[in-house]
Amino acid sequence: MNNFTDLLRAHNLKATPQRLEIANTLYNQGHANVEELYDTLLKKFHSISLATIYKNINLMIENAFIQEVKIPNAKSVYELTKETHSHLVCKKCGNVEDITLDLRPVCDLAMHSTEFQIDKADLVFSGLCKKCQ
Amino acid sequence: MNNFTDLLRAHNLKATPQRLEIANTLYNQGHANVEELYDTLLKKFHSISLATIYKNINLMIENAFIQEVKIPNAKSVYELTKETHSHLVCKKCGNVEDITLDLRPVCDLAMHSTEFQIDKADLVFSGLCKKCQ
DNA sequence: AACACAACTAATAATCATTCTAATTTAAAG
DNA sequence: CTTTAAATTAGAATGATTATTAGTTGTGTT
Ligand SMILES: [Mn+2]
Ligand SMILES: [Mn+2]
Ligand SMILES: [Zn+2]
Ligand SMILES: [Zn+2]
Repeated sequence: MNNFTDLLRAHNLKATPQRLEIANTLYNQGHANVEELYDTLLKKFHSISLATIYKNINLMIENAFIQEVKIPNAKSVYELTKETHSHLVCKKCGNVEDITLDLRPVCDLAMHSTEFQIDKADLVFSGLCKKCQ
Repeated sequence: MNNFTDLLRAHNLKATPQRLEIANTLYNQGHANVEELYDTLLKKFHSISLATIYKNINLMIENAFIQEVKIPNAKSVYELTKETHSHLVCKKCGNVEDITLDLRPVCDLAMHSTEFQIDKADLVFSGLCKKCQ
């Protein structure tokens, strides 16, 4: 059980028990959607409000403590901010995995063939995980 | 003004005036979200229902006539199905552009470093378009 | 350790987004 | 031209997210 108090404060967020539990849940599960976060936090905070989940997710995103990952045909999941990486999603079981790839060559190619100045590349692979194929 | 009657039928969709207009709108604008489609169709069909937009979007996606593109910090946009491609989104003006890139090397790399069987790669670049930078 | 206060939480109301229902209309096959 | 399954519409219903408000708490300061 990690202690995220300092990390939260470093992002200008008060270290409330609810926020610490969101951080721990994302640390343990890697990625979770709104409903999963709510269900998990309900176990520890019997009377937590969904509004608290939403409010904290939004604030934590604003302060770059967490990030949203948009997934084809599924609800967004959230994760602790870490080094830039891409995602693999299993179409069957919904499992989400991280993968670190060097996308600079692709970004450079894209920048050379358009007039865009690119500063982010969100890449999501869809397919079947080992268990499901 | 393209005629999408046959293309709709090829996708097992009746060629209703509303659907033809959705097809034309996407053909002309490239990408549009639900609200933009509704506003555009309202000009031609004064009493069109939002339910018609949603119902058709869903059915057209099921039948692979159109596709959804999920975009960071914005509503999804929809586009006519065409050759696989990636997207560039301007953070400032929201403009969405297509870009065709060969992602096979990246996919192969991903498949070799995980146990996933990958069959799709959704890539969205974020940055500033020429006008906005 | 106690204080002060801005920030936070919980309840719930309000709003926004999407889907459902049922009556009417229509595309297209024969 | 008829027939009929499917589509459209209006509006109700549901689901998701945000806003409001009153009471509570984390944290810097004394
Ligand atoms: Mn991740
Ligand atoms: Mn496109
Ligand atoms: Zn799987
Ligand atoms: Zn722009």
